[in-house]
Amino acid sequence: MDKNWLARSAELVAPELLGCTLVRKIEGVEYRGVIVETEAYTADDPACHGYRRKTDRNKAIFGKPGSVYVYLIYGMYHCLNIVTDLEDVCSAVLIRALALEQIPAWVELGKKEKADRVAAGPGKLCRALKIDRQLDGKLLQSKSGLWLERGDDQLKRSQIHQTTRIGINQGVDIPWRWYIKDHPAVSKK
DNA sequence: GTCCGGATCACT
DNA sequence: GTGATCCGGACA
Repeated sequence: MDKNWLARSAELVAPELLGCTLVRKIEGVEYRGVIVETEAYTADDPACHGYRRKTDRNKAIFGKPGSVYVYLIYGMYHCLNIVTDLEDVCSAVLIRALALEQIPAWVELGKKEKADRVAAGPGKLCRALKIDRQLDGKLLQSKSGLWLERGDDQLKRSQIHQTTRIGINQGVDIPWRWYIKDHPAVSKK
């Protein structure tokens, strides 16, 4: 994928990431998922982890475009962000949901859980694809075992819904969440 | 040094 | 609505 494409503001990149494919390679096997839900976080956004200052935990969000920022939330889930914009600018797109092509063997389906919702949520998709802090700061490339592929077909504007972000207390009115309309793998309507 | 709450999720 | 379970960073 074109590097410059990610070297832009997160709120421009986030809707365009919908329909792209995230690939995770584990022990020689590639697992693919189409991105169906994203959120943008930027330098002047109080909800962004890098808003206050750079720390050891969040430094990856200040990294090169095309790298990733992975953090632990609520003591038990990881969240994956694609770092955007220029280096030293804290800006990233949170990947909130994937439509997985195939379900990895280690994933246990919940009793009432549908197979197409195994990666419906930022914590769930990281669990399904074994994404954790080990990947924090890595570049999206085959060497890292995690990369992006361009979507097959361009989504129409009418297929994308834009709304406010989920689970935050700051910047609650900023409409920087996007998802593919009526897609079963979207985390929440 | 202590302690609160978080870009979550499953279950009631 | 609540519990599970970690740890960064504000100092409640």
